[in-house]
Amino acid sequence: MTITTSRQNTKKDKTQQLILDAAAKCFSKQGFHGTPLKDIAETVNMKAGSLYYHFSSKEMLMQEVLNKSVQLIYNTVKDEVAKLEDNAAFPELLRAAIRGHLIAILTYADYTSASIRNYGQFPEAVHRASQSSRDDYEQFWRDFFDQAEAEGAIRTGVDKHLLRLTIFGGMNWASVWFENKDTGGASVERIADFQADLFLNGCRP
Amino acid sequence: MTITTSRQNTKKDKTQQLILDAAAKCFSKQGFHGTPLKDIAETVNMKAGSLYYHFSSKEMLMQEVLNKSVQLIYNTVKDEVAKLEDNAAFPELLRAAIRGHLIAILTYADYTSASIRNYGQFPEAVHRASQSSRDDYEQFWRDFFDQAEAEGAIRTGVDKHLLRLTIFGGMNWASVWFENKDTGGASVERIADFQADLFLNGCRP
DNA sequence: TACTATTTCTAATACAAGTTAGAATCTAAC
DNA sequence: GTTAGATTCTAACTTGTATTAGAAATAGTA
Repeated sequence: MTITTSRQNTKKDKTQQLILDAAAKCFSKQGFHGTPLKDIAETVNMKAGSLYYHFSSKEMLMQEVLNKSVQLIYNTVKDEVAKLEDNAAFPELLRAAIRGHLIAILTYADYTSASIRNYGQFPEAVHRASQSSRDDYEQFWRDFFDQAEAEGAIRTGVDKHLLRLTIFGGMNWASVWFENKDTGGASVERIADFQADLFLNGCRP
Repeated sequence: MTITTSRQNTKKDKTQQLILDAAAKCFSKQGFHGTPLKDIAETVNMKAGSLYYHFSSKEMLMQEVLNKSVQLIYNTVKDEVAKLEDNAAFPELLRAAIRGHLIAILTYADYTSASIRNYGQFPEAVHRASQSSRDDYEQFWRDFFDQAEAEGAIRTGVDKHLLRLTIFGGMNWASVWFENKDTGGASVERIADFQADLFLNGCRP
């Protein structure tokens, strides 16, 4: 998977990545407004002022964290779906998409929960700068359910819009309660399988 | 439904409620750290300093918003469940519980999304002060699924823990995307019915 | 070693925010 | 209308924070 925000391997880029990682970690735990630049700087053994050599503002830092988060999720989902056979049926596709989304959310938890948990509070400029990437990802899921419906893979009368939003909720909420306890990724797979099964078949006997 | 935080009707209590409402609204939109007391004060046509006549600190204000939020949700859920016949079966009970949770979340959106969306960023003291109420509510759902399992109303092999967390995610996420457009509550019912149906039966034909 | 460019730090600026004490205003009862 | 109590405001204090300019240090190069 390619992360579009890291193109080179120069010393400078490496430091920028470290700062971005630190920002993601702080933002995810304390929120955007609750994180002083001092905290981010200390995480990378720097002084707050030094960050400005690499980033033009705190807002820009948040913007890049958010962008990277969307990229990570979308790319992971596409990767998981691409692993399937071309003629894979809807249940398999949904399982793969959910797996991808959850893997991304829980593996890159600093980035994704920094974005998910604080999204509502970002400055408007940050929202706008990530709008198109998020629209792309949303469209992916819209298309996905449109096609499933066309194939008759979804029960008639099921509201595709609510279906997408509810599935997103189930997945995204995992970023709130999941704590990575070095389970080696196994439990992420289990959560993904569970959720796919639940959304496909429900919990009734 | 009784809101335990408003016991009297004195002028002072009325003002305190107005302030609390304003705080909930601001916190839900801008987050705890992103909300200056000035904003809350302006919403009730006051100056920031005057708030201290009614509340001892910004943190306390957040604490009361959070407590009221938990109370509102739990009470609404209990009310909806209580409306059912005594011998109601699991699907009906789940539908009622989901309806209650969603009605609360979307009706008292200022309070609930102030709590849900910012929960991770609260000061530790605020967390502690609401722990027991939240534990109570969580226990309600645990008991609920325990009994459903005992009755054989849940497919064997379904992880009750993940089930509860996933359902919570689907519901709570609604506080992120739902915008009350004065639909008179009808759409809330529709969302509740949809989600109950999805979690019970899945989306497959 | 000396020179240059890169990177980080120091220190100051400017502003905003939580909090407080006391003055001012308002309300209601006599 | 006067007075006492309740409520809000004013004006300060303290602290913290984003940001910047220039000094210091570091690293790489000839």
